[in-house]
Amino acid sequence: MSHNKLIIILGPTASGKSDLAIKLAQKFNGEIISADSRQIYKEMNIGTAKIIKKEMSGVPHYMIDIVKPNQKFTLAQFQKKTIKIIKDIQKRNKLPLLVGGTGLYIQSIVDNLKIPETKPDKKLRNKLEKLTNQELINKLKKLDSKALKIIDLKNKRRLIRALEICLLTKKPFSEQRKKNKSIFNTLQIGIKLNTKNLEQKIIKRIEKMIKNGLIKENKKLLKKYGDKPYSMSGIGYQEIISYLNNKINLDQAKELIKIHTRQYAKRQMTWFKRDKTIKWIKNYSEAEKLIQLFL
RNA sequence: GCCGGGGUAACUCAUCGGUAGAGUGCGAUUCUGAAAAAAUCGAGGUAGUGGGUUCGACUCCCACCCCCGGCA
Repeated sequence: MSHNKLIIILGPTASGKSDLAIKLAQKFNGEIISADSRQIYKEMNIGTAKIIKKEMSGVPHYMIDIVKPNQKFTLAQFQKKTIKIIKDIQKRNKLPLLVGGTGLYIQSIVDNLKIPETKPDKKLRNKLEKLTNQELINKLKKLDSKALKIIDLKNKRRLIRALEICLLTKKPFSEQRKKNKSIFNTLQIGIKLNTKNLEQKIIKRIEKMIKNGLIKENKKLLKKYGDKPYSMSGIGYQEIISYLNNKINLDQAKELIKIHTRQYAKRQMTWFKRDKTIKWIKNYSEAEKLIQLFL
């Protein structure tokens, strides 16, 4: 059966995506691709709630442990690699399941985003960082006045990226940000939990992380990479680092992890809410039915 | 009991004669090579209690209650 079907399993952090995905993969002869911007990093296992070998139950997993914590990783890299992997899985007549909580990463696959062909240029960014938003807007106006209408003019990061694209490609930013034709036939399944339920899962997960050695993992990473790498800013790392630096006590660190995780989950839901094609489910059997219909 | 510091938004604190602001949290939103990031908007306060001075008090005065530190 030659096909280009792709199943997406998404939802907020701690909602049980991995468990569901494993079961579905076993049922439908599937393989799993992670869409998680933090599980990309090697050696960051406990804090990112990365699945362990044993839990994979023999189901192949991809896009986990891709780069070292002190290396950069970006959306475009994710997109390129992931598309290749999905195609390969399909070629072998298996069902690809893209599973994760990083909305933009998922969208880059589902909508086949055409990402402007310019790598981040750190030097240029640092230079532009020193300017005010108004100065950046003035510059951008000269290079690409249309861009002013499509980006958030109060968001410096967006202004800088738009300028970076104009300057390095010599073409207007506003003409480079598009959606290509979809590659895959997708079914998006979202796990929906009520707030209370999710909150409890989050608390449980944090306790488990501490028990499983989150502090030790942080110490190891700190020793090896320091606290500068971007990867060390993730939830479960920045807070424990503050604790290890005696800025806060362990209870405060745990409380902060809880708050940050809850906020993150909410942001994820805000993102997913916009996509009306997502089918929201409450349990495994609903997911199974949807997939059966889809295939 | 005495001396000092304090009681202002859910929390930590600004304001100190013309009825209050910030950061954090909370709610909503945006999102194309940093996305566990970044940005925007919003809801929250009869200023410990009671009295007095004043045209006017969160701000000055008095009493009381509570918290923190020191002395006893």
